[in-house]
Amino acid sequence: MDESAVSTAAVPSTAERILDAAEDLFAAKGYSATSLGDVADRVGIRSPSLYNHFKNKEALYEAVLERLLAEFSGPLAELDGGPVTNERVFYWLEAIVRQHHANPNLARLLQHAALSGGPHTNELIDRLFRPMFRPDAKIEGEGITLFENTGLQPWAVMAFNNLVMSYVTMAPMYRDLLGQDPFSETALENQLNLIKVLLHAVFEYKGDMTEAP
Amino acid sequence: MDESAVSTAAVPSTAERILDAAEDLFAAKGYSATSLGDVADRVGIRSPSLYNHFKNKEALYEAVLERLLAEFSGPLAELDGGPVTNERVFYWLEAIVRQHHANPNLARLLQHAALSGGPHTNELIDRLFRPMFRPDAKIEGEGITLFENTGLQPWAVMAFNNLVMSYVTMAPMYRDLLGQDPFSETALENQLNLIKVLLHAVFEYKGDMTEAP
DNA sequence: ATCGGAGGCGCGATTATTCACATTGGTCTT
DNA sequence: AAGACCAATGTGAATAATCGCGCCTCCGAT
Repeated sequence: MDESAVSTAAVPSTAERILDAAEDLFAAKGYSATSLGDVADRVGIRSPSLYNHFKNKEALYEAVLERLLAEFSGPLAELDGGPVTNERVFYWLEAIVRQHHANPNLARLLQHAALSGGPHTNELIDRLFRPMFRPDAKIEGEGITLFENTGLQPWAVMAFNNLVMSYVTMAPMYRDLLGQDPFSETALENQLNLIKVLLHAVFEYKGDMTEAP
Repeated sequence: MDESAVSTAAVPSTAERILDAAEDLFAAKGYSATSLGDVADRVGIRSPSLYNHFKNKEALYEAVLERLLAEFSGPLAELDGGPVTNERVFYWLEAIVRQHHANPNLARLLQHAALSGGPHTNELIDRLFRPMFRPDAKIEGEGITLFENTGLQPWAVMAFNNLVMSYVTMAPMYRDLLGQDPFSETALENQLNLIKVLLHAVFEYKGDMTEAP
């Protein structure tokens, strides 16, 4: 009765293969610049056959988004509860970075959505980022009154998020410039080290930032 | 002979108005998703008339790029020569941030190019960023052996650049979340403060970063 | 009168989408 | 076991819209 008695990893269904292809293409070219013909070509079928699995282009896009959101929901929600310490924030960031490293498509898709809109953009943003800005999720360590009393905290969260996501979306630009594959294992370690340094530096920062520029 | 004897800001020529419209649209939707019909509509003419001013779509795109590069070449090249101190780096970053704030289109266009390619992408990247990674442009202050002896320095440059550019490209996402216009004057001050803090923090950071995660 | 610049028209390619149809696999009936 | 049935899934052809782009005409300012 099993699809395969040898391996537990079943052969992907056509719908899944369509999702895989569509995810890559939507992430690379955005919603409107992606043609269903391209998607079908990658799967190895004709474009009308796509309509046996998805109602239309927009429904396919929604399905891609849904799968990506589910994939990233775990690490993103992992900071709920407990004290927000330097260490915990870093491990949280590390998990997110590794997730984006393993699948860069969400960041790319999100960047396209932020730039050009596209269907369900507002809902997408809400579901991903609203939890990060809930008032009860404030960073309240010991040394870091830094952001709180200056109103910078949400912007700091935004900055670190940008740091992580733009590493993915800008990566192609740096492949040549840095002479290294941004998605290699050593590059990942480099990025993690850098984030760690920035985070430690910010957590330990005691300087005055009220002086006028 | 002058276009206007009354005001030094002459009424923009049709070619310039086409460039303005095309810049906005290319920046918002990317190269292939932008139609010449949309451009013509914004200008208020029919799309065939565009060909009286530009050879084809690609030439129009090149012209947009050229104008943007010229607009940003000033601040970007301003760090050449002299010691690279904390203060100088910050004022350099501040100039760039203000430039992107005044015209966000270059960052958006660059992000599209990084994600989807498009004509002349490699040349574009080279002309903008190659100078930032010239070996003679190393950051060699006093306190900051931080990046040099760990090989992180180019990645740090990349990170701060990402910070600046993704503020622009991700801005639409944060408009709702933060309840503030990211391009307002106070938001600009916020971003500058945050960058200042990060930069100071990194410059003053004396921690150990050789420990294994 | 000349000529740059705008519009009208239309070709060929590509797009998303629909439809009629062929083929498959499995299930139910006999 | 054999044949009838059906749902799932593929195909090619066709449609309407939109795209980039070239050709030609005409108008208005110099």
